[in-house]
Amino acid sequence: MPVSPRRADTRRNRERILVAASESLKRTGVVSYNAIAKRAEVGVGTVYRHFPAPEDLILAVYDREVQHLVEVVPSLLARHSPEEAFRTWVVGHLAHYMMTKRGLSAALRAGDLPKYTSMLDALDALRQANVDAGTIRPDLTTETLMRSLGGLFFLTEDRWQAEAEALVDLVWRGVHDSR
Amino acid sequence: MPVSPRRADTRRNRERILVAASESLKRTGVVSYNAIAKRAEVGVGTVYRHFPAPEDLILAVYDREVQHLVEVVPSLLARHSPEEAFRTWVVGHLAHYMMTKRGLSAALRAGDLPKYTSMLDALDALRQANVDAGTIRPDLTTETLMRSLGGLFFLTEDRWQAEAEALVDLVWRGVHDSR
Amino acid sequence: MPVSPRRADTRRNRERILVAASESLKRTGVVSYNAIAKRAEVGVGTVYRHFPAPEDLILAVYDREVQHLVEVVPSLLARHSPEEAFRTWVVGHLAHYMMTKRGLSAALRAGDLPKYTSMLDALDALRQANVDAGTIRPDLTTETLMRSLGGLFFLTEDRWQAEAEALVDLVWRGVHDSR
Amino acid sequence: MPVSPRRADTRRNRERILVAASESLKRTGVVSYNAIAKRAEVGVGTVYRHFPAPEDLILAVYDREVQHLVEVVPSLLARHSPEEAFRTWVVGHLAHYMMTKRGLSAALRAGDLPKYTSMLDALDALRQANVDAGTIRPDLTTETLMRSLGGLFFLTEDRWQAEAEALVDLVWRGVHDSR
DNA sequence: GATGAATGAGGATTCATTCAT
DNA sequence: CATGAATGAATCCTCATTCAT
Repeated sequence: MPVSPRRADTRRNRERILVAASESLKRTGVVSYNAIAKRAEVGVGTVYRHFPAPEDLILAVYDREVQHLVEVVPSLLARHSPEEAFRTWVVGHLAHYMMTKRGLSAALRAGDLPKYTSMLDALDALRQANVDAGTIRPDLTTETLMRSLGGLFFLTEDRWQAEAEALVDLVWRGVHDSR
Repeated sequence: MPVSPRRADTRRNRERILVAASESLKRTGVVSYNAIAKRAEVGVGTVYRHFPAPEDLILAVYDREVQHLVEVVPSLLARHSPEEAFRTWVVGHLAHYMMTKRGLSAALRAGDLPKYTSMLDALDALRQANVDAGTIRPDLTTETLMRSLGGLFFLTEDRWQAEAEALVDLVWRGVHDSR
Repeated sequence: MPVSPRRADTRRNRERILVAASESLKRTGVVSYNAIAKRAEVGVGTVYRHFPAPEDLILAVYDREVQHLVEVVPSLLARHSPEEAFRTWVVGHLAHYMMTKRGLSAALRAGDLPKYTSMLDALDALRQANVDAGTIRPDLTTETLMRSLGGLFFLTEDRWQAEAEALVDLVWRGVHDSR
Repeated sequence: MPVSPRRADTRRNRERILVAASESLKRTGVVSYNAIAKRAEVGVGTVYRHFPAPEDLILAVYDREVQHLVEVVPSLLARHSPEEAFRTWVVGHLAHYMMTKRGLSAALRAGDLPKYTSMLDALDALRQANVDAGTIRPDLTTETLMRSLGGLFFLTEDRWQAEAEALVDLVWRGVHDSR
């Protein structure tokens, strides 16, 4: 890389690295510091400076990617019934996310799912709205609900939509308050 | 015509390799031909002869490990009600299996879940028994059912039993035939 | 005219760097500008400003560490006979120094021993006192004497004292003026 | 590297690696697996196979290089008086060896000198011959004697011969049996 | 003067894969 | 069939060094 302003775009670098890492993860399910550095057009050392451990990098990517999932919730709740909001979120957003982020899931060494707090927060908001509306049983951990959706990681490339709908149907019956 | 000693050796080798690979997978979630060869006290070439591609090896390990899961089903169905058989299988056998085989799941690059045909067969037997008994809705793919249990991969080390039970409760409500 | 705070900071920095470098050297036998900067809580650039080349840094550390070795000589000569002063200095001070500064010796790429002028000065003072007292032969380079003690770098961790004494006995016989 | 007989020259490889390592050590005082592999025209992996740890490599080089030092002793004792044999060995062989093997000494983390058993054996043969001849005191460890020669590592490039002679003079007086 | 971000060369180490024996 | 030596690409990571602020 030839001469170029350095200090100026430290933040820019962070972003470039995250983008590169995200694509690597999507594509290969694996993060190689060297590969990321190359793709981000940055020295390896820079990647290390920003993200000393692979975990740091993966979690940063996760946070960045999951952002949208979290942000979309309020608008869904505003425009749909609680049930519709839940179904739409799962099928229209979460499913697609998990489909394409399989790499992420593997990289994050399964079992850390509960740590995905922002995603859990999003799901919890939907759950609560439904509990308030009397459409989801009040006894039910958000974690359990999340886990019932864990199968979304194993969707098929070409039929994912139908599969996600089938799963959400099953889950909805499982959580629906039928009093 | 006696079995040639050659052949005996060969079979023994295959077994040793599978054992070694299985432990590697359990421990590190990764399989290295070289490491497996060393652990199995076999030349690398031998591993290649038996399992030309990594996938072959992983699937063979999987088959070997899943065997028990499949074999236990008939006895469960014989000794329990269909519902009990299902719950017991999931919590008592499948959950533990998925808990400890996370490495396997990662290695098998998610999305291959449907290929786990023998496991699907086992689950299907349980499903069918419940459909016959009128306890599970007849409309319901085995795949969908399997997917609803996908969260078992994300069980917590120390509370896995309670978590598995919570999940199976949710799922049971979701699949139960309440006509 | 008060000392400018700038200047005070600068001196402080130099000292912090030397302390950090000294510990690095003692521990790992290696000096990394980056590591030293971090340990000294100083920017890398600052280390470079003070010590442009690694050699500068190492020699500065050496000088700092060897100080005590030099300073102790007069008092030894004042309180002991020349022979005793020599033996005590070698066994009680030099040996311990070389024991613990092996890192330094390696870093200073052997062959630079003659450059250790302040140490040579110290040794020379002892030699001269003995020559004056007629206890050491007058023909004898300080360098040669120093070299005869070079084995102190190879003392054993747990028996160093006995070993140093055995060496100094040998050397004393070798330099003693037995006319 | 193009096609070439493999298995055939495993031993040849070992030799090439040792030669390369020896030169690296001589030149830079450092052993880099990569550099050695390149110089030996061998894959890095091959170097690792032959010498799993750097220590293994260094010791092998040492053994190889020290061979001559050991082998020459009998002939020296046959052709010279014990005293002459000792002096010749030290000045004519050991000094030159230590001069050029400084890298080795640093690499072998000082303090391991006593491990150089074959060199100690050589020195011991010379010592014993002198003891038998009544020219060296019988009380005197070979280790101590070795240590008194430790300064040979710090010889000057251009005056090494004179320096070595001065040292051996000093040492000889120190060990000579003057009864 | 001080700081610390960025760079990238370089050294360690592992592994898939081939192939002579 | 089995063995295991050899290869070298690929990863990891650390550092020396520069230079914008």
